Amino acid sequence: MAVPAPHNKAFGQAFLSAGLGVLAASETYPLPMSSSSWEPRLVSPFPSGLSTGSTGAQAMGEPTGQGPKNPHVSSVTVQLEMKALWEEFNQLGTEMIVTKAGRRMFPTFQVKILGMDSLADYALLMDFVPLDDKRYRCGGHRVAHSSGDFKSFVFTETQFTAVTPYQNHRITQLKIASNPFAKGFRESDPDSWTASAQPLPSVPARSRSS
Amino acid sequence: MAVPAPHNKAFGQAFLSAGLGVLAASETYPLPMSSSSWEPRLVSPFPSGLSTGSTGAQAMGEPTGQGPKNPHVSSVTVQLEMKALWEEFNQLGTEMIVTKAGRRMFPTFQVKILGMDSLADYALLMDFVPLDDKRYRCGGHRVAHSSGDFKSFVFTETQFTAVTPYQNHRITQLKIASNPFAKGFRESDPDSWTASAQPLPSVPARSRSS
DNA sequence: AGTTTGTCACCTAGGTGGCAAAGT
DNA sequence: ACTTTGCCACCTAGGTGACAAACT
Repeated sequence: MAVPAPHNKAFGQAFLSAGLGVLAASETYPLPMSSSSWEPRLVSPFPSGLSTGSTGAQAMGEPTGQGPKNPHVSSVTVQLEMKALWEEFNQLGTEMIVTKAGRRMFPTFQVKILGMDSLADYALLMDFVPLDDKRYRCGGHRVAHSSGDFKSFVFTETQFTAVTPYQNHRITQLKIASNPFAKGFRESDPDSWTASAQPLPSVPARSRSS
Repeated sequence: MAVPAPHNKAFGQAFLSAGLGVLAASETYPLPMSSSSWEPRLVSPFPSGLSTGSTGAQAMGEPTGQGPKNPHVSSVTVQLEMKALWEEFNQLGTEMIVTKAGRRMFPTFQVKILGMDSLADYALLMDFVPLDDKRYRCGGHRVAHSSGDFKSFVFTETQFTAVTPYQNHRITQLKIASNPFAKGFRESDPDSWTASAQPLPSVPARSRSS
């Protein structure tokens, strides 16, 4: 499904995947028990590279590594919300725009956490896993924990490429079609974008103030 | 400046004052060094009573109690932002609406913190001090600290009465005049509200959808 | 007697992609 | 070659007080 890059513009790249960790800890994070969403802002410079690697992580809900020994943690399961939408993007090759001021992700990384003990305290961590072996400028400060009280989940459907302008017009159209904030751009036929790289039909500059 | 209560409605009352504490602690709260604002939501039931007491706390920026021994804390000064606006409200008797879902304060409790050591870690606390001796249902869980590492500031200008509907129309008009979110109500002459308790000039039900 | 809920018009705040121009 | 900035129209989200009705 190779689509020609419509603009001859930026191509800063980095295939990443969003992951979630759960561990028992001494600190309390008041969170809704049913569903939680993270809205990290994607800030440039973002870890970038050019290779198109892919993780070997298991599919949704499957923890990496051996099971934790702490029963409060071992019983926890995490489900990705909007899984169908994530997969739809992933089939086209999800792109996320990064800006200096920071940019929301869309789709949003939102999960449902099941199997928690309502009397226990948990700590939740969310991070980005670089899919290539390029330098990861943002971090390396992973918290060290005993293997018994930690359980992490990787969702390969959420992998994406960090870009400045969009590269694939079908991604743009899918964002416009599925993101409520981009409703204002829902007019033209989505199919007219898949083959050609023509500029927009020159919307005739609607009434401006003054 | 006694103004008759225009509605014969609620009068759930409680005179409070917002305060700010600063203490050196082991935890880091990433905050802008220059100015910070708190947006606690005022939730009913709110500590209520009927007496119109007043605190004996010092004016703005003056810490209560003896000075702390920790130099990182003793050098700290706190300034109330929008002091003139707070005083304007306070002269009329500030009212804050409380609702079950929680309601923003206006004016916002916003302060500028000066004299912090950029290398040290601080913890900031903000709470409400009841001005009457009625039961304070929300709390009593004040953190105990050694007297040396704590410094608290009380701003008497920020005292207010918790209400469900507004009691003083001049407060309502001042909120409308000064809160950007209430711009939609800026039309009528403010002075026409000070004396009478007449209902609104019956805005003739502007065009409704359907 | 007081609170809660709902609806209303109007506003702020800020998230969308597009585009052109300037910056690096 | 790529990033940043600024502007645009259009949208979501939610903060305002007013008011009426229902609730407790």
